[in-house]
Parts: sequence; structure tokens; C-alpha cells
Amino acid sequence: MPRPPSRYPTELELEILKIIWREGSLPAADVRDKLAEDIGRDLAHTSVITTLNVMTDKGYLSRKRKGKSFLFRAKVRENTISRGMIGDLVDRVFDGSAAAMMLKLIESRDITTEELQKVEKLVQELKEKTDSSG
Amino acid sequence: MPRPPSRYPTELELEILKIIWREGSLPAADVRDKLAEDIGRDLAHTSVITTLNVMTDKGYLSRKRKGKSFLFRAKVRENTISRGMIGDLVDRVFDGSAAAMMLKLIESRDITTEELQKVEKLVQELKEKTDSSG
DNA sequence: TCAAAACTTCTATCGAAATAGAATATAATG
DNA sequence: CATTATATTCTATTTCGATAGAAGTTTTGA
Repeated sequence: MPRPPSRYPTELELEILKIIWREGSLPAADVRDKLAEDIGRDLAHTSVITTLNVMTDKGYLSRKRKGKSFLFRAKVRENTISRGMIGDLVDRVFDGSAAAMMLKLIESRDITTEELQKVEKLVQELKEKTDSSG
Repeated sequence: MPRPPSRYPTELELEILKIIWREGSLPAADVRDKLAEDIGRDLAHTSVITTLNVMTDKGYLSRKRKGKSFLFRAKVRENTISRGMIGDLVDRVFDGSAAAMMLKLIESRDITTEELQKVEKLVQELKEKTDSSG
């Protein structure tokens, strides 16, 4: 069996998705410019198009003719992708335990006090919800 | 530029690492058996050896002759790998914000009440530590 | 000692991902 | 309307990852 296709956007695909999520729908030329400006990824125009077409085939994007070129628009939501990618990691590394991953995350990454506050608040909210409905 | 090598263990490599972390050091034959038993991944003996050797080259494992075969031992700690993989995701998907990832994780995955309690406790501890030292 | 058994190494295949040039199509303009 | 821009499609190249068979090496037992 050869390597299976990746279930989630690859590195470059994710960068492109981020740009398109932020900017709305764009022609290939603009995607190329942003890739260069934002992350210093200087690709040939044709490379960008090729990638955009692959992404369209995979269902990440949709294409619509606009004048002489195409506009590419996101067909998947940011939330869907980030959830999926997190879920994948949780399953693969922590055997499905989101809490295990959180614990590791808390103890291993620098988290500011404000951020911690936000997390605390969310935990609080979630607890209340669980108490009253579960 | 062709595809760059992955910075972290691939799917199969991670499965193998998990086995070796759990069992200590093993010969290829045992790794093969566990792969089959644990996750139903039925590989040829040579495939397992090939992968183990690749992993050794990458620095994930070390080999030591034991009688007529080799024993493979983990050269990286579970903690290092999981931290690295989480960090990678945080950087790639959440532009480096661990908190953003946590929020997404909390709101999107099922977390049991007990687990939530654990998280809460850790947040508490971390807050105290931050208050007194930072 | 010579063959069988147990291992490993070498080589190979196949699709995915990253990247881009050649060829082609389409639009614009003097 | 012919030429020049401009865009896209097709094809190609390179390495990685997954997988395994053939060939080679080392033990071991009759």
C-alpha cells in the first residue's frame, strides 16, 4: 500500500486556506502575492494554480470564472478544518482523550494569564451546562 | 522543491513508537506481532524491519544486537514527541496561540465532567504559580 | 559439515505532495 | 485581424512514506 492521501490540508494547502478565509475569494495571482508577502513563500504562478486546482479537486475550494481568470473561494469552514485537525491529533497521540491533550498543552506551552482566564471562564460555563443538562 | 520530510513521526512510526514506549525494547518480530494484535496492522516482517531502520536513521530509535537479531529501543521520549506534535499544530493552525487551541478543543470535543475537573484543577494551580512568581 | 531456519539488507513499486515549464487558449489592442 | 499579453492546462521531476520480495548472512541442528 502506498502512502494514503492526507485526511487534512497539507502545509501549503493550509496556508492557502488561511489566506482565502481571511480575504474572501481571490484569483490565483492574489493568492500568490499573499503567500509571498505573508509567509515569504515565493512560488511560480503555475505552481499556485496547480495547487489551487488540486485543492478544488479535494473539495477544499470552489472555482468560478470571473472575466478571464478564476476566483477561488473556500468551500470548507475554518472551524471544520481546525476541529478536524485537532481531533485527528487527539485520536492519534492521545488515544481520543481530549482532556489528556489539554493537560499536556497546559503544562507544556506558555500561556498568558489573560488566556488562562479565558480558559477558566469557558471551563466554568461548560461545567454549568453539564450540571443542568447532562 | 519536492515534498519535505515530516518533522514528526508519521502515522505508522507513531504506532510503533507507542508500542515501544509501552513495552520497552523489542525485536522486530515482536513489534510486528503487536502491530497486528493492537491495531490490526498486518505487515510483512520485512516491512516492519524497513520501517524500524528508517526510524533508527531518523533518530527515533536505537538498535542493539541481541543474539541473532536486533533490539529496538526508543531514543525519544513520549513527552517530547507529544509536545512537539501539539506545538506544531498550535503553530500551524492557531498561529502559535495555545489558548486559542484550547478554547477550540474545549468547545468542540466531548469532555467528561471528571476530565473537566482535572483541567480546572490544573488551571487553578497554574494561576497560583503565575501569581506568585511571574 | 551441510542444509534448514531465522534474520537482515537491498532494491523496487506506487501514489502523494511540492513545484514549475511548455503548450495552449483567450482576451485585448493597435 | 494579427500580435501581444495574460491565464490556464498538461506534463514532468523529485523526494517521502508505505510496503514487501529477492538475495545475502548468520545460526543451529542432524
